[in-house]
Amino acid sequence: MPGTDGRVVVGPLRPFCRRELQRDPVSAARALLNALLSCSGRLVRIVEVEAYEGSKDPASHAFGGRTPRNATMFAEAGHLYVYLSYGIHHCANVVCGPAGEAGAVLLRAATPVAGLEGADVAAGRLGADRLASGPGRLCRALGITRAHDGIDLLDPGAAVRLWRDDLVPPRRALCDGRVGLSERCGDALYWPWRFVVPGAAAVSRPVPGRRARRPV
DNA sequence: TGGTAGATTGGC
DNA sequence: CCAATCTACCAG
Repeated sequence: MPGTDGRVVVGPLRPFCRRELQRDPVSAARALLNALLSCSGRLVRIVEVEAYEGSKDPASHAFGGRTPRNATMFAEAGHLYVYLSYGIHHCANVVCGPAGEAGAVLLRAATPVAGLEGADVAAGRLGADRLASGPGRLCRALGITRAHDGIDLLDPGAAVRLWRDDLVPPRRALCDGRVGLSERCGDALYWPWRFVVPGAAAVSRPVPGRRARRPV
């Protein structure tokens, strides 16, 4: 399937394996690199993610227990958790981890593959490769909103779906501290839980002081 | 019941 | 550097 800018899908799309997501958030995060996400007839390839654990991760929305907003983080792995950031931007997560434990992988950046050429995608002054760069822009590019919160990404009938093709996760992902956390997260600021496909354009800049940037 | 900070982004 | 704008959480 050719993209608007020369990028392509490698081999047939098949649904992402739920089992890959039922492991701990860090393993699930690594597994999601180079996976594909579709919504509204658009398709992107995930190139930057962050892992969030439930109860022991001060940066997690689920750290303080279940609330109306974070309820989906407690759902079965493979569901979509969408929250509103700063009252404006939607951010998409893939729920992960063993049943009964809250966990999620924040999708921070993706590469356009197909369907992003429409005028409705705010192509205005952002280059095509930046359309889905950043968690807020990723959702805007795909048309994901809180209305999609709680859907099963592995359900063949779902509006948002998660796919795998023949491009597997990188053997060595770039890895460093998570972006955007408040200082009160303490130690967790430096946990190397952000993962990036090496060489991917338009991913978040590492936070100064948290920039390990070493393949792990 | 009001104040504030936040897994962000774009504009001045 | 700051505003936009909604939710969760905490102080009083």
